[in-house]
Amino acid sequence: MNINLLNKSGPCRWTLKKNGSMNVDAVFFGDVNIILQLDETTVRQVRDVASLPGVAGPVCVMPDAHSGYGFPIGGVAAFDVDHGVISAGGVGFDISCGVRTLTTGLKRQDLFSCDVKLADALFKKIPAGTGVGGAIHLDGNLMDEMLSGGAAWVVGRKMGRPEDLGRIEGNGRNEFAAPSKVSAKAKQRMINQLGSLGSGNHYLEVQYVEKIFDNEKAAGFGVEVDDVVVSIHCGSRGLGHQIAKDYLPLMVDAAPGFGINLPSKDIACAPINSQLGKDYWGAMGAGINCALANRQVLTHLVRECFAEILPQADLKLIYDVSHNTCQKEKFNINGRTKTLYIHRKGATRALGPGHKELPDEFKKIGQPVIIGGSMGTSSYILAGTDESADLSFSSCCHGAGRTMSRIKARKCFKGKKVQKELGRQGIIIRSGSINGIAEEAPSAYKDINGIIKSTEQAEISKAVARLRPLLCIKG
DNA sequence: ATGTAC
Repeated sequence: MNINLLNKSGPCRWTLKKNGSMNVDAVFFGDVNIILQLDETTVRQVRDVASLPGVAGPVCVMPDAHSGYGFPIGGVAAFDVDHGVISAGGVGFDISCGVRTLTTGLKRQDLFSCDVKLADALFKKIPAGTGVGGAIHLDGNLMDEMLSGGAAWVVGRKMGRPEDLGRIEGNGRNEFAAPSKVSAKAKQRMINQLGSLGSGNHYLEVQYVEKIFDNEKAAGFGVEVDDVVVSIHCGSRGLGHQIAKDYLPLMVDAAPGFGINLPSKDIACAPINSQLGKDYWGAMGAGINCALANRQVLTHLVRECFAEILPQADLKLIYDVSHNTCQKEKFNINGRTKTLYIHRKGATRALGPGHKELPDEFKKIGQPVIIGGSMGTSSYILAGTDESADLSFSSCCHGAGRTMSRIKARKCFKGKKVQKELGRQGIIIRSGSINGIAEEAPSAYKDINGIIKSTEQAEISKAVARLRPLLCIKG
């Protein structure tokens, strides 16, 4: 974008003053290169979001931002509880897509003699790929129980440990979920998908801790150099997708009746206090629970797999955090505490130290913020900062962000070659889709290290540990 | 992201 339109408001922080139809400013986070590379569609989408009714405080744009459906991916927008809107496009199609990371109690050397065996066992055990069903069949009341109970329901069915729940955003359950607001079609699509990875950039990785940036916080999160960890990145599968598909046109059609002049039809939103807004809020909550339950079932499968191959392993959850949600949170605006609906689309909640929602063990150090890299590149564990509450509604980036479309990546790279090259780097890839590997080639993504650097310089999170992949299971 | 088109 044209950097001359922006005022530098701090390190890696740039303000676009409200103009035209915008109701609030927008703040872009990133170094000069990141800002210059932002395309016009993304900037237009940021303006569109800033033009919506009841938008409170600046629209925030993360260093990994790119254009999305209506809202930009990497966008954070807060809406006033009384006058604001909730947007299906502001949450996205993959409701509550997110990442969780577990420690294993193992060191990198423990895998030297059994890495291929572990990769094959995980690939056999973890359902992955488009349309691939999961481990659980949700008939009778089980679907609605899962949609109400999230990861807590899964743990109640003996697929997980009670202590897992304190390490999940919202204690593993969205309390506002309303399964009755989810269509029969959405539920039908999910009936055999719980406990499956899906495709695209979703993955399960066994990684090791390559570098520690903050010893005290790393100790608090339970990680040291050379520790083996497991990360799971996936979402709400067909259910979340269908919820978005169901509600987007309803919101577009209803907008004129609410007196909302949509800047783009893709942005689709409804007043928070309208029946449609409330219905979406309940359906989205059910979608959140579905994603939390999905990651919990997958965790159970991973634990079973390790128990077979490396029985000395003990898989403990560090944290599970989503990056496609809308959540009701309290923030200080102009000296007053306000309840806001925070949309984070491709942005991660990053609560600073002392926040009351954090488990006691994280109160001093801040929330673990798990940032998944692309296949074959680094992932990061960050910690939330105090500053982010005022700067970005306690949010930061979510990943690397693509530099080219999937179609272009398929033309540029050959899956087999990518797999071979990663193999030379000591990374074992297992996937049912050779085209999928080409689409996810590391060169199709931005440099994650640069994004983390900007995130840190902007003070919206602090780096704690860098993870390198050893094995990767992809859809 | 997605029963990669209804």
